[in-house]
Amino acid sequence: MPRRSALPAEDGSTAETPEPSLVWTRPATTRRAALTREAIVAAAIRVADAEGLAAVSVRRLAIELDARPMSIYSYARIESKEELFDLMVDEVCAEMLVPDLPDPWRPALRAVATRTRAALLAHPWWVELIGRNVLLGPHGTRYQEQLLAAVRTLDADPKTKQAVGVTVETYVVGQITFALDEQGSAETEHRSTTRSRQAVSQYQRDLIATGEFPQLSSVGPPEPSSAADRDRYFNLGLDWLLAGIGASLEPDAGPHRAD
Amino acid sequence: MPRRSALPAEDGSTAETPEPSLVWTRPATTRRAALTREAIVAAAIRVADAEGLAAVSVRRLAIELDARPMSIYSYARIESKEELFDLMVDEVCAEMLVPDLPDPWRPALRAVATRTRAALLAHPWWVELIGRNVLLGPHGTRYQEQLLAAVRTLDADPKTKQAVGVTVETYVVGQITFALDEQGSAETEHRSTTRSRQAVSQYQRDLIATGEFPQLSSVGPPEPSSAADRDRYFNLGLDWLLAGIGASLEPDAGPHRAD
DNA sequence: ACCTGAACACCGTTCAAGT
DNA sequence: ACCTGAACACCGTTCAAGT
Repeated sequence: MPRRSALPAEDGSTAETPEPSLVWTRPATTRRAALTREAIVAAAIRVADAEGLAAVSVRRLAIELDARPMSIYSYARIESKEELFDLMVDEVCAEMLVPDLPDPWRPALRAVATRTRAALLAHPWWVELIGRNVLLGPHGTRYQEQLLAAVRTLDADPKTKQAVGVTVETYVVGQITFALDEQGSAETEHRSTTRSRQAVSQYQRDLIATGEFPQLSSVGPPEPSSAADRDRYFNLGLDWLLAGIGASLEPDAGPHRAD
Repeated sequence: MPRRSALPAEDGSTAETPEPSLVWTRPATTRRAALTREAIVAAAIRVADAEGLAAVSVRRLAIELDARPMSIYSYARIESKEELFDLMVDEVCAEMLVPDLPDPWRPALRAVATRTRAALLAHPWWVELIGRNVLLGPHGTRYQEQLLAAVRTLDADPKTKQAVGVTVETYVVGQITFALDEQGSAETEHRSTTRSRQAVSQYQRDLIATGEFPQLSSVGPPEPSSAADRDRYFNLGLDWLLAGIGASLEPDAGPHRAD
C-alpha cells in the first residue's frame, strides 16, 4: 500500500507531490484482481467449515476479502446469497470424485461412499444446503456420472441401477446427518457450551428413570461414540446395504428374497 | 378489547368514565391465555410447512399470534430462537411414533420407516434442523425407544441391533434429503420461479452434449419422477437394506456373506 | 458498462423501564 | 416478578450515484 504524505511538512521533509512508487514496491496484481469468484467461494467455504453456515454472510465475506459488501455480488457474479450456496455445494462435489474408480460395482460403490463421507465430514454444512439446492453444477453432474459409472457392471435395467446409486448416496448423507450430533461440528460445539453435555445426559437419565423406556433402559444411556466406532458402524450399515443389493440383483451368488 | 373513551366529548356524548362492558361482550379467555408454548410451536410449524424455515422469525410469529416479538420469548419460555427449533423438532418426532408396532423386526422397521418418511415429507425443514439439534426431547426419546423396540426380536447383540435401527433411520432421512429436490417443497417452489426448470434442464442437456458424461447420456436426462415412482424406489431401497440385514444377522434364513 | 455507497426493510436479542 | 418497548447490532438486497 503506497502512502501519500499529504500532511504539511512538520517533520522537515519537502514532499508535497504524491511520491511516485518504484515498480518493485508496487504489487503486481491489484487487490481487485484477487477478488475472483473462486476466491469468494473459497472464503465462504473456509468460514462455513470453521464457524458454520450461519457465519457466512455477505458482509462477513467482504471483511474476509477486504472488499465492500456489494463487491461480493458483482465479482462472484451472483444475484443472491443463495447462488453463492449453489457454488459452495458444487465445489464440495468436486471433492467427492474418486480418482480411479474400480470396475466391479461393490468396491466402486464402497469407494464412492467412503469419499463422499470424507467430504461431508469436512464440510458438514453441505447436508444442510443439499435439501434445497439441486445437484446440477458441473461438479455435481460429474458426481452423478460417477455414481452411474460405479454401478455399470451391475446386471440390471438402467432405472434400477440408478436406484442403487441413489440408495447408497442416500445412506451416506443420512449417516452424516446423525454423525454430526456426536462429532464436534462448529455449531454443535457452540451448543455444548450453552447447554452443557452434563445437563443433557442428566435429563435423558431422568426420562429413562420414569420406566417409560424399557428398551432404552436395558441398553443404557447412549454413550458418545468414538470416531473409530462411527467408522465401524458406517461400514457395517454399508455392508448390509451392499449385501442386500447383491442378494436382490445377483441371485446366482446366493438367492435370498426380501419379504 | 374494551375501548375506554378518554377523548373529550366532541360528539356530544357525556361518557367520561370507562364504559363497563357487559359480561357477554367480554371474551371468556384473554388473548394472553392463548399465547401458550404449544400455540407458539404450532404456529412456527405451520409457517415452516407453508413457507419454509427461513420464514420462521420471532417477529413473524408475533404477528401470526397477534403478540409483541418479545412475548414469544417469555411465553414459550425459550432463551433463543434455536430453542424454538428444538421444540419444533421434538414435536415432529411425536408424529413418527407408530401406534401399534408389530413384533417381528422386518414389518416393525418397515412401519417405522414409512411413518418417519410421511412425517418428514410433511415437515421437510426437519432434515435441515436435525443436523444441529440433538434428538433428546421427550418425543425424540420416545422415537429412539421405538427404534429399539422395532429391532428387539433380532438375534444380535444390543450394539448391533442399535446399529440396525440407526441405519434404517439414516436411510429414510437420506432419501428425504434427495426427494425434496423433486418434490415441491416451499423453498424449491420458490426457486423454480427464480431459475426456470427449463433453463436448468437445458443447462444439463448442454453439459451432457459435451460427451464428457457417457453414463448420463446413455441413461438420458433425469426426468422428474412422480410421487408414485419415489414411493416405489423408497421401498425398493428399503427392501435391499432389510434383505442385507436379514442375510447378515439371520444366516439360517439364507446364508450370504458380503465381500 | 461496470462497480459501489447509502439506504431500506428486515433480523435476533439486550436491557432498561414499565406493571 | 414477570412482561415488554425501545434500542442495538446485525442481516440481504435495492437503487441511485458514481467512475
